[in-house]
Parts: sequence; structure tokens; C-alpha cells
Amino acid sequence: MAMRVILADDHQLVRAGLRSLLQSFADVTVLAECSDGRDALKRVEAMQPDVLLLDITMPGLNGLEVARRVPAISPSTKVLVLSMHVGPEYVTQALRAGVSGYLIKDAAVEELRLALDALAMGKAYLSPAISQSVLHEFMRTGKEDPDADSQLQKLTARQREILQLLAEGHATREIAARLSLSAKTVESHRSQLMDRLDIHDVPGLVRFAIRVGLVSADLV
Amino acid sequence: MAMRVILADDHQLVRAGLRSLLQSFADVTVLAECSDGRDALKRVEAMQPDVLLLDITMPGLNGLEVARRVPAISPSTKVLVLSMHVGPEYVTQALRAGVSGYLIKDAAVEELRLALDALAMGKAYLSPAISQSVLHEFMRTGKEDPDADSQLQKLTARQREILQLLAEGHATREIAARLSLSAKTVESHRSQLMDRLDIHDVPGLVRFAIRVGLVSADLV
DNA sequence: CGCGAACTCAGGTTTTTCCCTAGTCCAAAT
DNA sequence: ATTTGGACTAGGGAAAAACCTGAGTTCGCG
Repeated sequence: MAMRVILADDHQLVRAGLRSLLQSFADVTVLAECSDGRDALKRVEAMQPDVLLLDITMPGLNGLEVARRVPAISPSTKVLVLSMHVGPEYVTQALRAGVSGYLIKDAAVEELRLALDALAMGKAYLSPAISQSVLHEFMRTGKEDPDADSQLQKLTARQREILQLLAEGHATREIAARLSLSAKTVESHRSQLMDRLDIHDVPGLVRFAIRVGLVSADLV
Repeated sequence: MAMRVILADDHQLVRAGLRSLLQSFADVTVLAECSDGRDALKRVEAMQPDVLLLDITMPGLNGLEVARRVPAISPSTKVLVLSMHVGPEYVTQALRAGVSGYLIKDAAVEELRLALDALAMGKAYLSPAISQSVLHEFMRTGKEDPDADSQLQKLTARQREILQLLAEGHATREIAARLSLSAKTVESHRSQLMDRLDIHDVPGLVRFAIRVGLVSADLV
């Protein structure tokens, strides 16, 4: 009973490693590799594999979204999520997306073997590493990133102020009004801080602001 | 850092075996053995152990009930359930009872070691054998998390896709190009998903996408 | 078969952003 | 004392994006 597997991960090296690893298992056949979610869905639909080994963080169409769609296009395919994230925000979503397993990327090879065996028997496999998240669905991970924090220090006080207001969702005009400045000045600050951070789009700024703790992702 | 453990199981031979096993771990001290739930609670209250290794099926007061009462009488004690049952009826009850781990009796010795290590680090441990049950429960109670996941489910697949690309910082045109759509179509999707989420600025969308795990704040 | 929802797109208007330039102020370097 | 440079301010004009309105297609469902 050869297990037919499709591999989806946006990092080439990771894919290659996994492929090699999987092919060392006598009962596993790697049908295809994909580097993005859209491609993965296409191939799953075409090949109807037994297992889709799926990374969560992929550009364009992420793994969670892929997992949600798989049952519709290939009902017999079991999704085994391969993630570097152990946090509840990923774990709970993935489990609800109907996956059959959740493996952590730094798990031992034996765990991959265990997971595949479980899937082959129609059972599920959850990595022990995510036990914590499973138990506490609602847990906050307010961890800081000291590396990105130094980036923040490259900005002037004024720029940080503008950045925060921007990330909070205030329009340029509102910011100008609040700070008693011309809208043009605010634009200017924004442009300059973008240059410094080498981030040239608003979403990037927002992600940065969240990463360094300037704003929180969960404010209403 | 010796780990102080109390053992509760109604079978004498099982207790003896576990005691011997636990004592083979240098960092574990077995404080007491109990053969029923009532006795277990008394000893836990008196000794405030680090870990209560607890069988579920016990006469008088079963393990689930014991687990529920432990936090009140010894808040620092972590409950590690030791059960022969992998079915959802036991698993879900135990997890709701606030245990820190769930081991099945035919697990390997290494698993016990893993579980104890996890507890020592303040983390949880769930035996892979119960993954199936955990997953079932997750899907059954999929009506939870109204502030995040259900919001996301209000969007169509296409809208989620657009939202993700948007939050990743791609310009409208890029998104259109990648999806082989007109820029106008992308605008239309964006506008509609904004209405559905009742979020009317890009930073807000990005924060939302991060909150629900569509994108990660720390991607380059 | 109609109906609604999802998906698609265009034209025209308004708003925002982007790029370039430029002035003032102040502190540090020369 | 003069110059240099960073921070802060701001305008004009071009470019892009967003907004509004309207509309065609498809697809599943009652």
C-alpha cells in the first residue's frame, strides 16, 4: 500500500529535504512538489493524493486556506500540516480547517513516521509540541522582538509617532489634524520613515509596528 | 530540581511498576501512592506535589473528578492523566478538567519522560494517541472564537485570498496580475470584504489578517 | 427555471499617495 | 563664526489608488 504524497512548502531547500526523507520510506511515493498554495490545490485536484504535506506560511494562498479547500476537491486526501508555529493562533485554525495532522518543523524524523502511520490507519496525529496551544485555545503570546526593536530606534520620535498613528488606522489627514501639522508634513514623515525602514507599503509598516509592539494586532 | 510526584491508580501492580519506573528517573521523587480518588485529594492537599499522576478509572471518586478539584486545593500541582482510554468521551472531559497532560497507558517509557519534561517546563503534554479525539472535539465545537475565526469565515474564499495578498503588502495591480484579474475586480473584492468585516482602512485589515493568522507579523 | 451569491469588470470622480523641491531651526563639526 | 547636516516643516504636480455606480456571467439551490 504505497502512500501517495504531495509536498507543499515555499522553501525549496525544505522541499528537497523532505522529499529525500520521504523517499527513504519504502511505502511513500512523492507525487509532486509545490511552492505555493494555488499550485498545491491544482495538483491535489489532479492527482488525488493520499496525503498533502502542507506548510502553513506560503505566499499568496496560505496553507490554512489550502487546507480548507482540499476536502472539496479531493475528499480522500488527508492534510498533514507542517508548521514552524506552535502558537494557538495557527494551531486552532488549522485544526478547525479539517486537517488530519499537525507536525512541527523541528520534530524528529520518527515523528514524521508516526504521523504518516497514523494517517495510513485513518487516524490523526498531533505533535506533542502543540499540546500547550491545544489546551489553551485563548492564550496571548505578547512576545517581543529585540532585533526589530533596534530598527525602531532608527526612527526619530516624530516618525515613530506618525508610524503608530498610521498603523492604528488613522488617515493622513487625521494624523495631521491631531498633531496640528499639514497633511503634507505627515506625508513627508511617512515617506522618510519608509525609506529608513526600507518598507515601502502600508501593510508592511503595519506588520512592522505590530512586530515591535508599537501597536497591537487586536485593538478594536 | 527534584520533581515531587504523587501516584494515583487503583491497581497495585500498576502503581508498583510506575513507582519503580519513576524512581529510575534521577530527578523524580515519588512522595506517595494512592489507590482511590479521595485519598489522592487528601495527600495532594497535604503534600502539594509538583505532579499528580492520575488514573481515570478509580473506585469512589474517579480521576476526572479528582482533576477538577486539584486546582482548588493545590494550585501549583500539575495533573498528568494516565488513562487506557483514547476515546473522545474521556479525553474531552479530562482536558476540560484542566489537566496539564494526558498519557495513555500503553505509551512508551519515553513518552512518560517527555511528558514529565514538558510539565517541568510548565508546558502541557498530550499523547499523540489521543490526537484523533482532540481533533474531533475541535471540529465539533467549531462555533467558538467568534472574534476571529468566525469573522474570517464570513468572507468568501476569494475574499480571503485577496485579503491575504493585501496584508502581505502587494499592490492592487500586483494582486490582479498574480490572479489574472482586472485591477477593478480586485478593488471590488477589497471593497466588499471591507464591508463584510466592517473595517474601512488598510491598516485595520492588516491587523485583522494578523489576528486571525492569515498572515504573520514577522515575515520579510 | 428563476434567484441569489459570488465573481468579474468598466467609467468617472474623488482622494490619497508619490516624487521633487525647499524653507527653517538647531546642534555639532570645522 | 561659518558650514554642514539632520530633523521638521510644507507645497506643487503627477500618479495611483480608492470610491461609486452599474452591470454581465456563472453556478448552485429551491
